[in-house]
Amino acid sequence: MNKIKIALADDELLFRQGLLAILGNQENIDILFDAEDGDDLINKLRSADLQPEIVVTDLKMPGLNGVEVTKLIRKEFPNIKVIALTSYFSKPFILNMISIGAVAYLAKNSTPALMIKTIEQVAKKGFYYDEQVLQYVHESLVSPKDKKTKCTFDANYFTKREIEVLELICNQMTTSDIAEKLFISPRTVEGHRNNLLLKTEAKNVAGLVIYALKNKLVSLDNNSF
Amino acid sequence: MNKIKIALADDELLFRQGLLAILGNQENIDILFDAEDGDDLINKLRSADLQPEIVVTDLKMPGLNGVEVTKLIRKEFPNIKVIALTSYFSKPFILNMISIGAVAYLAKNSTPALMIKTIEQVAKKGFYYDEQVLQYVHESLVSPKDKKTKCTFDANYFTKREIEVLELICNQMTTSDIAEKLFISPRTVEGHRNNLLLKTEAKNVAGLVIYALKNKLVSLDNNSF
DNA sequence: TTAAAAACAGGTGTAAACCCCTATTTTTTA
DNA sequence: TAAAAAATAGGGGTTTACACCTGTTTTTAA
Repeated sequence: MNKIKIALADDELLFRQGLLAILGNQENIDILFDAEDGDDLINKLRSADLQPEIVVTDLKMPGLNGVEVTKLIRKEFPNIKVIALTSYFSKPFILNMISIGAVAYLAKNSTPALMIKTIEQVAKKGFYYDEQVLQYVHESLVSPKDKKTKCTFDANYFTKREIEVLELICNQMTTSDIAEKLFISPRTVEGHRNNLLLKTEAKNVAGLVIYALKNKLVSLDNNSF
Repeated sequence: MNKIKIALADDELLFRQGLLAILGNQENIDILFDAEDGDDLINKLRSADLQPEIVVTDLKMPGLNGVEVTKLIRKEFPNIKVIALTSYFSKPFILNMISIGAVAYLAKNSTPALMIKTIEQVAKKGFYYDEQVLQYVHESLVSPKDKKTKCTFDANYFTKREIEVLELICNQMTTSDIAEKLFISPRTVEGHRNNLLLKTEAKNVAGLVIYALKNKLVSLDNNSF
């Protein structure tokens, strides 16, 4: 029997080692290598003789994060399947991850058994949606009334500029700070912020920050404190 | 040789299983039990025939978090040593944890070797400070000019009410929302918020939220999104 | 190459946040 | 049982955030 060849990326060493310990006992799984962040993973993929079939990657990582890693892998290594590993996720975030190429989601509070099952299913069928993700996918496909199918998919997600503004908000910048930094009018910044509030359904900046962190849209590492 | 008896608490099952896998191989460590959150841990401690010498606990957990767990253990089980496990932490937070009774800190990106060393040192000496923590402790003892020694220790930390207000801010509540909820005047809430801003050196609520999450003062699980 | 989406930006107004100050009462702790 | 710390709450003010409009220009993709 051919072993499933995988690679791991997570910035928390203890967690990574834990996964290695758990998966190392699996006779049908072969861990080719593990990486401490996105850059490390991409470098190892580029220089590896033997490519993994599956990459299990954390979403929140310093430097190149899971989202960017997934995009890059899809471009450079289209045969590699990406399983996203995370603690929290919201519907629009998952749908976006799927649209950029992740084939499965694993919550960090999953059982080792579910993790192994997910890896096996991805190796076998190319993807795996658990119940929650399936629910989200279903909801996104059923149009609320007579609207276009794709609506929920994109409309809930963010533009580049919105992400930029969100990051600056998370860096404690005010509207005018952000306007200066981005060389645009404060009114435009307000527009982006309002769109963020609408899309995230947050009530205020506190909600935006929570959303951003929960969905790993910005990293805590680069901030103050 | 007597094995070191420990207990683990972490809400992320995969992480917990990983630790079990790592520590399970250690011949000088005996894991009595593990818990999925603070309440679970306390319950198991109360009903256990054999008490652990050391508890390794995550700080961010739903329900009873690591800070509260540490306080409770110190009261009810003063012989049990607490090792705090976390991803990020700031100087005032560590100093506060030490003052409430934690005997060591472990970053989640530590090596398994460091984790084992920390456990062994705590079992042997009763505490273990790594370089970073030592640095913080040192700084807190050296007065900036001629000020009182204890200053940095307490003045940077938070009162119960401040933590309550911080949590509600993180739940997207406004000043008047919080005032209603706590049956106090909005001005009092403002006072607490101002103290939080001073102590954290945050610029606005965005900063407060970041600080709260980074230092695991509030849990993401109970929130919206 | 033409719609659609994104980015831009203005008006007007209210609510909330934030800043400076003071001061009393309650709780904790040395 | 004092002294310290925490919790309470007020006056008076500026700045920022947020809501609900409107519209144009630029970029992206079918």
